[in-house]
Amino acid sequence: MVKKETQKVEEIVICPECGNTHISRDYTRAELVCEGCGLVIDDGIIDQRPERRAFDREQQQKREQTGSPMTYTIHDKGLSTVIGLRNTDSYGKSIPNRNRAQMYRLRKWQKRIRISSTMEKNLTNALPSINRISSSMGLPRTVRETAAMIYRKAVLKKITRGRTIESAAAATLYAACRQCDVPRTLEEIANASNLSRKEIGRNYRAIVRGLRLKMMPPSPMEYVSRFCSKLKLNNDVQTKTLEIIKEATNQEIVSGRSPIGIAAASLYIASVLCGERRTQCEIAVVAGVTEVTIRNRYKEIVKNLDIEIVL
DNA sequence: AAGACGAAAGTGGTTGA
DNA sequence: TCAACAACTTTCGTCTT
Repeated sequence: MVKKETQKVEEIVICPECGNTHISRDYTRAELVCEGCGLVIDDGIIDQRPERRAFDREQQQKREQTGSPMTYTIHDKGLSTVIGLRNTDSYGKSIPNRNRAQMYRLRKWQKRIRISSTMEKNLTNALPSINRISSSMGLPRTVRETAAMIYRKAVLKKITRGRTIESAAAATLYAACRQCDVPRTLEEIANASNLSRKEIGRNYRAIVRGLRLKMMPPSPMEYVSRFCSKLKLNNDVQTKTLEIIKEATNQEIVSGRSPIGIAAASLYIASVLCGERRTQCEIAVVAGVTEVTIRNRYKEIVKNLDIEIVL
């Protein structure tokens, strides 16, 4: 039997960064996060949802809400003890034969624990890196959690071997951004982490392949609101850009091309059409592509969509 | 002088034999 | 595993506003 719980109507919030009205409320972390640009608008919101009361044991188990939220961004710093190889106890007395089997089992488990402790050591370095890069970029916590989870899996599969922790961390963060639909350009992560775009990209591909992550190419639309706000463009231009991208997608001139290039070119066209012109160079800097790419894409789009451009 | 344009050569990744 | 390839970048000279 399904009983619907009534919810209070939530007031509409607009993101100060990109003007987006798609704001998600994460009550377990008390955060108000813009789904468009990933900005954390408020990190102290109050849960206004109805109390979840339970009237019997079954309901209680279902509705249990206590306990701090689980997090992947903190590793366990537990100390581990080592069991020596000699068959003597701590006083140096020989261990009776009948207890040897037990000692053998203990050593076996000790080994297993040690494997996980090298992983913990790795995480001790990596997780602060992930946190540092993502907080300097203002990414929401959900992305960090995802990144930390991916990183753990990558370590277990030994994909991080032979890579620096910093670059592996940056790569998982890039992957996490895309999985959470808050895509950042490789360029942005490169700037925040002092690593080259090439290196992060290489590690990113290795991780995606190694973990068989299913990655969809991001839609050009995902970048528009952020680029617009960086260029101080108003909502009209943003709307126009999205229209152009939609049309371009229908005309199938999008596939195979970099979504960022499409977004940048559409933005350029929209800015000219709306009389809020930005130069190809300005947009190129913000989008992290060259003017040449913008030019090529924009020529194609203008040709295919029959748009008149007057410079 | 700044911005747009386009040619040409180089880079790094994907694909298919 | 390697060569062909498509997309993108870098660089640079020329044209336009």
